[in-house]
Amino acid sequence: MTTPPASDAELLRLDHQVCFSLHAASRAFGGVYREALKELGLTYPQYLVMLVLWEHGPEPVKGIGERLRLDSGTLSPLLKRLEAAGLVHRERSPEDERSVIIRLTGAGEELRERALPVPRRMLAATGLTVDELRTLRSLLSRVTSALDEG
Amino acid sequence: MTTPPASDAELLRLDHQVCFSLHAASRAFGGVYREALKELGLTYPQYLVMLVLWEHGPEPVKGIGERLRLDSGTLSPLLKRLEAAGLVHRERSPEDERSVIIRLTGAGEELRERALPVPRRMLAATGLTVDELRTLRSLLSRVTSALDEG
DNA sequence: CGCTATTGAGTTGTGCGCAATTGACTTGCG
DNA sequence: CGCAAGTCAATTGCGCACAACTCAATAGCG
Repeated sequence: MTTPPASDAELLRLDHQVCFSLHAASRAFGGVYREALKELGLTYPQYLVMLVLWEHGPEPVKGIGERLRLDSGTLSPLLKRLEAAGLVHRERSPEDERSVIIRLTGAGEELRERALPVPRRMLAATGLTVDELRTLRSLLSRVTSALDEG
Repeated sequence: MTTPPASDAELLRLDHQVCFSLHAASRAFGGVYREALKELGLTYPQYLVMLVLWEHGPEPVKGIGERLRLDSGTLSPLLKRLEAAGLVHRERSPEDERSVIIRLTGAGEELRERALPVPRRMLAATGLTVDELRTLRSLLSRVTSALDEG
């Protein structure tokens, strides 16, 4: 594992390639998720919200936003669509009238069963080993943290 | 570098974490690029198109789409905005009237100078070493290739 | 040559992502 | 208590991404 040249020009090129790869990989994942989630009637961001609710139970909009790094401008219409699909229910918090609590409906709970095989399909589609996935996750987390500081 | 547990449940969890990290990292990059490109009046996808033109010269819409993995539904309005900003010019190809050639204007060429410091700023913002960037690029490329096959 | 299939751009409609703003509610300070 | 500052959700406006479609131009086959 040598680290030889790294000329100035190559560095800039490497940066472009990393950013572009990230952009492309993100969209490629989106495409595969689109397929896997089609029969559930969910988009990938909607699936992320459902994962939060399946794992943590009722959660205010702000809590979902913090977990997924999304703001109300994205979540409000998304949650309206999930509500229209009968998967979640929205209610004002009694102790803080500014807050809106998102809660799964029965249909929302039941959808979890049908969503169980999705991660395994994705895992297989990546073509990476477990070690590589761990490395990837670690690098991506560090990049995100670093970028969010600046 | 051991690879111990990897239980069934942990695998599924790992998948979620990788997909989410990818999504989050992609948006984090977008945010930093937004800052870096603001004074140039470009968005990140527009910057990608300009990079293609700066590097390869005049290119048909289809060629840009293949290099960036984008279709006409995304590129047509984006190129219209670049044209409105005076950075590119569009002309029908003489030998194939279906094809539209995108060519940089003088202003488009000149913008290259002002864009030069951008990659270095991004490189610094990631907080990764050159080796880590190479690993990341490699993993992301492989994932994208694998996903695009399925 | 003429007809069909394909290709390349563009348009439309839906949904995500983000900045900026609004408006209701809560907190905190004098 | 009363007012200013802060918080939370929602809305608006713009741009990207993608599917589905339209339309013109070309290629290919009989």
